[in-house]
Amino acid sequence: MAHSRPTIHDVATLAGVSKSLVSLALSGSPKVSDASRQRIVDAASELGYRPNAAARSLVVRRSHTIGVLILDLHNPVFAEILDGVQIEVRQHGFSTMLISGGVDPALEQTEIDMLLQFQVEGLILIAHRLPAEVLRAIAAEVPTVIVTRDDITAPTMDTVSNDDIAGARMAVDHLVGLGHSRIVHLSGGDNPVSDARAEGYRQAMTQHGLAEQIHVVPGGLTDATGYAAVHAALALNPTALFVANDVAAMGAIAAIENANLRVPEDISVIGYDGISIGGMRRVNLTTIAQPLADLGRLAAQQILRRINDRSAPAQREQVSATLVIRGTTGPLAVTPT
Amino acid sequence: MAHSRPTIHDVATLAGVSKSLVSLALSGSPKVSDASRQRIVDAASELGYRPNAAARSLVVRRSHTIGVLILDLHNPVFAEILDGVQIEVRQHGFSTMLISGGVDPALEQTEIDMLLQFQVEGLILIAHRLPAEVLRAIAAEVPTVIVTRDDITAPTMDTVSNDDIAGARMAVDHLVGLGHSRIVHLSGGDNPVSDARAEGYRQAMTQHGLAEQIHVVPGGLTDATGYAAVHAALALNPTALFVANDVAAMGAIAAIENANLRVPEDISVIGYDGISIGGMRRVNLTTIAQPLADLGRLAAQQILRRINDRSAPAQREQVSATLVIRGTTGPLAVTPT
DNA sequence: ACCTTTCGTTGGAACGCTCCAACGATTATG
DNA sequence: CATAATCGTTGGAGCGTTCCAACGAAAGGT
Repeated sequence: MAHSRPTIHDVATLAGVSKSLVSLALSGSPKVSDASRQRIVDAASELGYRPNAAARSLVVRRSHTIGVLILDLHNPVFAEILDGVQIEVRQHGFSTMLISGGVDPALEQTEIDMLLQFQVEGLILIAHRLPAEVLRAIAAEVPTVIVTRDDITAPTMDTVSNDDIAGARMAVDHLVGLGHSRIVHLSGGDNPVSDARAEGYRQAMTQHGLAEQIHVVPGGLTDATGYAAVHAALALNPTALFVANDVAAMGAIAAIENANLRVPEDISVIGYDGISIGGMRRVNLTTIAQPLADLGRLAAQQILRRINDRSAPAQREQVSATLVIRGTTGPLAVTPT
Repeated sequence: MAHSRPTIHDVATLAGVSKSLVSLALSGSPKVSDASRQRIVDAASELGYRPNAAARSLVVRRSHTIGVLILDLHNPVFAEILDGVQIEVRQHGFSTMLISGGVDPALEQTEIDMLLQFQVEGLILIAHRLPAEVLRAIAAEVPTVIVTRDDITAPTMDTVSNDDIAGARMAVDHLVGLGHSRIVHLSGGDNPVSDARAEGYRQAMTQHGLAEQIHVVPGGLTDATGYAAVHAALALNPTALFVANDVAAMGAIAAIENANLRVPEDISVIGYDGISIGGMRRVNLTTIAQPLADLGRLAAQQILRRINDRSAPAQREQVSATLVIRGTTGPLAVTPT
């Protein structure tokens, strides 16, 4: 190995001072003479010296790094949440170490373990598939915040999520406001988030006196599952569809158009999430938009708070979603039925 | 601080052995008696012991971590490349530390610096905006591979990219095969990748005897720039558009439809990249697909190779793209002109 | 019986850094 | 002029590991 990295000792000898003084100077201590500081800085840059974070974190017992687990980088929702996280933690001198789960849920645990070995000071889990007891064990060991889910609780675990029930109700309100009553919900399958959205749908329908029109068609959170679920939905002869998330809504729209129906003239479609591609003019999807970057920012704030005070009471923050009206919903057409 | 993490020493005393033996046992050495091994394993799990990666990497001088810089997590292209990277490095016992550049190019350097402080053993840069001299300095210090660009070279720097010129030619060939001749290119702006794609367009047009039909309209790589560039393109009265990437192509299609033209009946559109949302049925975009996961896998292989042999000759790998025909291109309509 | 080998185990050095107590030199205070 | 305070600087301890040389005990060979 021809070149091993220069150490603090190398720059000390080059500058003709002790390693202690180099450490002092490089951390910006005021008690270093200007002459020495200059020599040290020069020596450091001449050698291309870069402090070894492992060695430092060993002694200061802080890594200034927080670990982020993202369920699936492909779903744009998560990338946008991550943005918010990064901006916020960076401002406080922290870095992020990011891992993405992938297909195998078991990998999630392995990867989290790796993060912990790296002495991350906190963990942000953006969606996850961990059993409650594992999650609680992790939260007991290191500050943890869960984003988008709030079904599992622990004394030292914070959550940031959006109020899915309220959001779903907004979606229904919007459709009802356009004159629709035969509103079918394409669910996102069996998970806490989708359950809440379905529940909001039911509540709003009931409130509008449309209880007997409630129809939940089982589906999923992907393009393909949205596409596939449309067949069953159309059998119910709806004028509007509330789909569990944006990606599935895009699949649903394609299926509707394949069936020679027009969106929104024949059927209105509203999604959920507010992913940025929904705003692309080619897609132009009406949706319930979560403030994704805010979600990330809040998560970061919570983790920083808990790093400073590990025994702070558990905080469960909710952000509210907003209706974004684009081109896939429209007034009920007066059709002869 | 009520609880500091248990160290190897804690498990040693609990198991009644020396810390050395704990280290041996936990690394699976065969020279530990079964009795001791069992006591050690029990003690470790009772304490919830987790080795400190910082301390370990200090002494073994290896972090088993490779750093990945992603230009922009929002562009799905990069997430898909990353997938390939993760799968491959994981198989070899490495982890990834991921950072995403964000808006400010200066941040890129800061973040890379942070990665280096963490002693990553290699760096994979998935698109980047670093000046050549900075890049060369980095590559001299740590094994580096550049993905998607291959315009900058250095003796110890590998590249993995797709042959953009060949891909662009395929796009033109496809359109010509459908009968088109008035084919306009919406460029992706001033960057090496876009330049190559424009060059491929010119070459193919010339080869098909359509040199006088060559028209490159300046654009960008985003939805909005694709949308905006269509106006100038339509003035040239084309029957087909080759757009620099998929995202911009989606913007372009929206603009075309807004102008009351149909895709593909009036104008065919082909993109470049093969992002997965292009395959969503709502979008259904014909494109030149890069094997994105392969790109990532190859990058990982190169970095692992160079970690094992830092002085290996620079390798410049190219993968070939494939034409994916979907619904946005079609045969030239026989219209009265 | 002795010497050698093998086995399981151990203390200590080292990795690169920060931080503390303590240093000598200079300057201020009585 | 002696003492005290201040300043810039330094050696050394310690962070949690791994790894090496070396240990005593048991087993093998002669």
